[in-house]
Amino acid sequence: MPKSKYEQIYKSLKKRIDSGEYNEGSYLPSENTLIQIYDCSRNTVRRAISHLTMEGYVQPHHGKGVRIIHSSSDNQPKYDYLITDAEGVYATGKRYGFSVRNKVIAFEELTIDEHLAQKTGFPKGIQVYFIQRVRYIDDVAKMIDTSLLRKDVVGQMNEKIAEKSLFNYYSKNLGMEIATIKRKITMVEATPLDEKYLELGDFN
Amino acid sequence: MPKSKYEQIYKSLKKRIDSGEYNEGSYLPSENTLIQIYDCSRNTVRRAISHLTMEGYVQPHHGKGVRIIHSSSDNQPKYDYLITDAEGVYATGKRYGFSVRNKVIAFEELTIDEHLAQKTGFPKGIQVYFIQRVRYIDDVAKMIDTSLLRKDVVGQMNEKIAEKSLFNYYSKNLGMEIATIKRKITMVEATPLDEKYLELGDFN
DNA sequence: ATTTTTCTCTTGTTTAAACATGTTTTTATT
DNA sequence: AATAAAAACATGTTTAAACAAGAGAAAAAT
Repeated sequence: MPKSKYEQIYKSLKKRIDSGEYNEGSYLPSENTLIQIYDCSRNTVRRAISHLTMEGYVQPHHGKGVRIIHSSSDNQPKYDYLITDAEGVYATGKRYGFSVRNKVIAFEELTIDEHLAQKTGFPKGIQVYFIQRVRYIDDVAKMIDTSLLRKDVVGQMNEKIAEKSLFNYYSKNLGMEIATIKRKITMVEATPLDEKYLELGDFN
Repeated sequence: MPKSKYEQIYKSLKKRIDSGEYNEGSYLPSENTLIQIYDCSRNTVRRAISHLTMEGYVQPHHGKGVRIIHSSSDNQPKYDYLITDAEGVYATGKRYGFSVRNKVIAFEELTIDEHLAQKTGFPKGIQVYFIQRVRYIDDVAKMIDTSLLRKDVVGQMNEKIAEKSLFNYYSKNLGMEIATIKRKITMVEATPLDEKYLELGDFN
């Protein structure tokens, strides 16, 4: 059914990652190996890998290999891991004439435990930045934005940076590394922590 | 400063688009022309174009050319045009254990007038699908989702399709055409139309 | 004049080769 | 043994060439 060869390879690799044949955290077979496996040219392999990279399945590391950063336990599409960060809302606000700003209410480093691994799809044991920001629209808190950022990927950052758009930081300082950000917007059911910051009125 | 040649070309083209030297709606110079302009190989040109495509700046049309779908008047980043559709919320809901569903409250075809061109960045005169969906979370309407979809790009669609995830439709039926969707989430300041459908409680 | 065919221009896919550069292992040197 | 150089292997960039396929214009046939 897939017309092109690179698409076949792309889907094959994706399947192997989803099924757990290729474990998260490990590296894909090298390009030369994949060339032999799929009997094709290097360009074609690289094109397939490029697609996986764009979707946040893998992360190339120059000189080392292509790391798998996708949890097989997570069957959901990966599109909410892509670049859907605050910048979008900023831009939206500017166009529509209301103000948007973020306030960092939590900035911690923590280690993924069993529970978080289940919820986020991150592998247990790795360290992440836990960032929660309140999003104010016209000076009223409207949602809480929770982000988990792999420390091994994003490197150093601090609270001041998080205050501004996360996206700006990543695009400028880390290039294409953005795709490895897994994030989630908890826009309903304020948790106990949330309630302190959200002015939900009779909404909740 | 840009290290690689394809990145230089990418930025050069982007600049020309942003500045209005290349008008939206028109086509980029053909690959062969760009090869001469930038004195490079076809692959390098295509790589630069590929980047622009990913970011929603242009849209390749097989056999015809690469169309510019970026309004020069719009200086905001293009990331909110990418794949940030309902599917993300669906997935979020599944993971967090609350239900999400959409209801289509408006499905019309309309032509972009001056006012809409200003707000959306679409060129005046083109036809678009105007779709509004209420997003219910745990059976309570929480936000209205407004999408404008270029008719010339997305082709045919109907109300039933919109009822489900827009994303599913596009990914299955239109492949990578998704990048041309410009959308906006009006999450605040319910308009008169919105008020009929949103149960905002004392929120509004 | 209308239809059909052909040609040309466009983007899409694939292969091959060369060189650059980052990473690790092995080897040689001290 | 510790250090430095070299080799091997990884991905990154660029070029060249060939063929496929969509779109439209020009030419040929009816």
